[in-house]
Formats: sequence, structure tokens, C-alpha cells
Amino acid sequence: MSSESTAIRTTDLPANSHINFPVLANEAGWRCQGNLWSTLHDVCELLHIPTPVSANSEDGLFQHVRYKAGQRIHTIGQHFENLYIVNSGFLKSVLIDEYGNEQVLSFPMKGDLLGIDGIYTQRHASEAVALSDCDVILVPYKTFSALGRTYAELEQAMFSAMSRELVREQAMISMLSALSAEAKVARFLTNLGERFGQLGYSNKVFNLRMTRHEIGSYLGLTLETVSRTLSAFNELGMITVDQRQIGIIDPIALKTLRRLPPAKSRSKVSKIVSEKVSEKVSALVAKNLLPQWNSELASSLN
Amino acid sequence: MSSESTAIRTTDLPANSHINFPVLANEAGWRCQGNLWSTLHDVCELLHIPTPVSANSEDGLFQHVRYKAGQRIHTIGQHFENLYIVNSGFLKSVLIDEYGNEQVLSFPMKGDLLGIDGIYTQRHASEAVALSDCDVILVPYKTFSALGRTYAELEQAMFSAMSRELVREQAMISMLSALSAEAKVARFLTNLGERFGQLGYSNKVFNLRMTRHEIGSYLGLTLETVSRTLSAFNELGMITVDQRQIGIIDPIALKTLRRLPPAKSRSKVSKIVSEKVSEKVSALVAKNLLPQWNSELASSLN
DNA sequence: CGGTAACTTGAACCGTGTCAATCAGTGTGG
DNA sequence: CCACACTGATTGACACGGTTCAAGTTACCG
Repeated sequence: MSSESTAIRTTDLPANSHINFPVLANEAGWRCQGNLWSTLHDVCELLHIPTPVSANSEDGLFQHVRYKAGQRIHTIGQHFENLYIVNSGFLKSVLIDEYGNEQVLSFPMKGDLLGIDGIYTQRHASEAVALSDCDVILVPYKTFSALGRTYAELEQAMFSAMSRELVREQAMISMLSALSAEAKVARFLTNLGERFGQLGYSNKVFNLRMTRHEIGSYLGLTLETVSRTLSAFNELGMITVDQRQIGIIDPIALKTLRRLPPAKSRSKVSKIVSEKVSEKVSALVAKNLLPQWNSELASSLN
Repeated sequence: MSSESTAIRTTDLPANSHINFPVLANEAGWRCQGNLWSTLHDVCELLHIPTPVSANSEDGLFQHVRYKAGQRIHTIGQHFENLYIVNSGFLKSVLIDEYGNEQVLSFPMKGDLLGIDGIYTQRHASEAVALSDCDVILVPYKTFSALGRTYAELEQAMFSAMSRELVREQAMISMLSALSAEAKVARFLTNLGERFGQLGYSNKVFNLRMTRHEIGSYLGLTLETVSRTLSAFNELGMITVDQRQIGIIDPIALKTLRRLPPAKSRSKVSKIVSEKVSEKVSALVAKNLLPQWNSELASSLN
């Protein structure tokens, strides 16, 4: 099964293969009674929103659905009925343009909300694909909407979540049009690390669940540029790369790597933090792979 | 007053200079009793959403605020209290990055909703600047929220509007990372034309209200590239350009201008529609300024 | 009518895409 | 068990689209 096939969206796998055998799910240790259903309280907890104080335990039960890597949670054009909340696993959200090229929009993971883009036209504008086996909570929009009318806080949380998503996309737009390739990749790694950290995993060592091609699509780069940039960071001693295994060694350097400023007045930095790789660093600087450091940081290094 | 000044966000002008003298507003002929206030019905009409059937006329009156070109409707970090609906005029919504560079996110005009990004953190994430004199309806979020709880349709419309905005931004992300400079500019002109058309203006001849720099920021290009691309389209006979006055001559060509496909197998198109400019066209094609035409259209031209 | 901001155009540079070759990892079938 | 196919990743050579820098023109405004 090729999760890379672009235009061809075979429906070899049903979008919703409901109800598998009950498994002890929740790889991240989220509390679970071995069930396939979650309460409203569970859902709120997962989304990090306060549970409505007056909520009673029979307000709703939400079905879990499991997807295997490669399966689609929803496809473009599919009638919008449900929102989805990721309970475990790793996915990608993609747009398919008029020529069948896929554009990765996000890499949702535990606690993320999917399907919001379907509200507008009542059809999904994007598709969500599992990159690993996933456990997803299915929230019928009608049910959720009704609950929102009962519990004002819930509705408010929904507005808040949508607003957050909007802000996130704005930041994405800004990044896409303003940053260099190195800065994009550096930020990508930093953000991914932070997200893993928030889930209780290491924010320094983690596995990329997506291909270089998918990273490139997400960042507006080619897979070769992504690969080269990772290699460069590796040689620099900022990270370690072994296939999809990433280790972040110098998070500060990653976080402060920026786009080349309009002025060509960038000071040729000759000495960098980590001594054991400094010669490689200067080699890289000579090749202009380190366009600029945050100025105050750069000066603090000399 | 420099609407171009980047980092420096002087508060020389109050964000809200409430209550000016009553003017016969509404340049676009929107119905108006010469007032500074709009009813819920007015607001719904402006937003193209159905007025709640049960709404009574005293549900709310919404204040109009006028801004002169260059004034800010809201600024980044400002406490979020209101949503804004553009009744007339032309604005830009911008993000300011950590180095003071501005990133244009959108060019709101009549009927557009502003300020949604403030819901999440209760502070505005972007700022909105008037590019021309504007008449804006101020909708207190609390009031609106309360009305939403009274009228389910209204709340639903709000979800829908936010979802639409999300989809629009996704399309923007896709465009930024996948299209060539020419395709970006072509789409920009097409979209702008369509928006003017929907407002009852000409979709063929219109004035750009923003600078080349702002267009470039919006499209992820430099102002020089924007200028050059417009000149090229002009020479091609696809549009006319006289400073900010744009005339769209060949909307089809504009709409079907695409990015160079991954395969280098692009057929060298030798003949194009408009005969009186065909020689210039082929010159352009030779320079690869016309990377590809929509295939079925291209074939229909020969 | 001067001063400034916006726009246009040219020339050179360089970051990133494109193309191609190679290698590693994984699954498959003889 | 190995050969084979296939996908993903790495790396190099090269080309080119778009940025950068610079100069000059036009439009606008006090």
C-alpha cells in the first residue's frame, strides 16, 4: 500500500472500517478501561479543554475507530458528518491539487482535532491519512453541536480551537513565504520535538513518522533539499540523523537559525558553541549553510 | 503617514477612534438610512448568511466605525473584544514577525469578517490596517456570542465562516508552496477580479489598492518580481497595467497559467489565442514565462 | 515645485529545484 | 535462503527562477 500515491485515491480501504475487536488501546498511557468508547469528559481531557461542570455522565459516548497505517480517516469531497479526535497514532492531513499533487497541511497526533474544514461546505476539503496505526475518536458533528448548545463552555472551546487552528495556519503562511530552507527544517524539528514533549515523550530524540517527501511538501521544499539540510545539521553537530531517527543536540541553535536578512552585512561567524564540531561548522558557514544566527546570541558566543 | 513602515507600529492613531460625524456611508450602495448603526438583519445580509427567522428588531444594534487610510482597526497583542465586519473600504491583515517584517495575510473588503484570530488567546494575533477609508461594523464578541446562543442558525453560520476561512488559508498554503511566481500573480489577479465582481464592480477593470510590496508579501515574492510579472502579462496582452489600474484582457489565460510540472515533458506551445499579440506570446514562451497551459485548453487552441 | 514613496527595469548572484546515480531497507516469491 | 523488485534516502552536478542590488522614472503630496 503506497501512502505516497498522489492523484489516485483508491477506495480499496473503506474510509471508516468501523468496529474492530476491542483492544487495550491508548499507547500513550491515557486512562482507559479497555473500552471502545469515550465519555464527554474523556474527550474534553484529550483536547485540553475544561469539562463542563454540569455535564452528566450520560451526555454522550463517543466511538473509537482504529485505522491501520495508510488508511484514510476521511477523503476530499466526502460528506461531512464527523469531527475526529486523535487518541493515539500519527497522521497527515493533505490537500490534493488539480493535478493530483498532494500538499501536506499538518501532521496531527494525539489530542488534535480533525475535520473542521468540512463544516463550511458540508464536504471535507482535505483528506486525513494514518501514518501509523491510529486510534481515533469519532464525534458526530450533530451530537457535538447539540452538546454545545447545552454547555456554553463547550461551544466556546470549539470556537477557541478553530481560532487556534487559524492562527497556526497563519504562522504557517508566514513561515512558507519568509523563511529559508534551513530555517524551515530547523523550525519543523523544533516544533515536532515540542509536540512530542507535550505528550510526555522526549523532545530531543524521536522518530519521524513521515517521509522526506512529506516533510518537503509540508515545508514547501523538495525532498532532496530536506535531506541535504538534515545532513548539514548533522554534520554541524546540531542534530543526529539516522534514517527517521532524529536526535536534537543543540536545540538553541536550531531555534535561532533564521533566514538570511535583506542586508548582506551578516557577520561571518567563525566560532560556534560546540567545540568538537567547530571546524565543520566553519566549513558550513563558508558554504553559507548557516545564513544567520540570532544577533544577540551570536555576539554572546564570541 | 507610511502604511509601509514595517517594525514600527506607532500608536499615533488610536485603534478605535469611535464616533465620527454621521455620513451617508456605504459606497457600494448597501441600503442605509444614513445611520451609524446596523441591525442584526443588516449584519447577516452583509455576511451573506440567513437572518434568523425569529430575530426581532431589537436584538442588537451594531455600531459603525470609520477609519481613514492608514489607520489600524486592531493591532497585534491588543485585547480581543470585538469582531469587525467590513461595510466599505479596503484593508490588509498582517502578521509582524520577530524582526519586524510584515507578512500580509489577506486583503479584506466589503462583507469580510475580521478579528477571528483573537478568540483563541483573547488577544489579536494579527493586525488590520485600512488601505482606503473604511466603514467597519463593530460586533462585540460577547454580544454576538449571546445572540448565537439564542439563534442556533447564527452560531452555525459562525462555525461555517470560520471553517471557510480555514479552507481559504489552506488554499493559500498550497499556493505558496506549489506555484511559480507567474501563477501566483495570475491567481491573485483572478481572485481579486472575482471578488470585485461579486460586489457588483467590474471583474475586468479595477484598481489595486495595495502596493507591489504588499502584493509581494502576500504572495511570498519580492516587489520586483511582482512588478516584472505584471509587465510580462502586459506585454503578453493578457492584462493592461497602468500603475495600480489593472485591466484583465484574457481571463482564461490568466486562470489557466500554472506552475511548471515536475516532468520536463511540457509541450512547447507555439500558438496562443489572441492573434495581435501572438508574436509577443511566443517570445515569452521562449523565455519560459508561460510554463504551461491547462492541457485540455491548450489542445483546444490548436 | 521640491521631496518622498512607489514603480520599473537591468544585471549579477545564489538558493533551491531538477535530474541522475547509488545505496539501504523491506517485503516477496522462486 | 537468495534474488528481485520497490520504496525511501543520500549525494553530486547543473540549471534556472527569483532575489538582491542599483539606477532611473513616475506619481503623489505638502
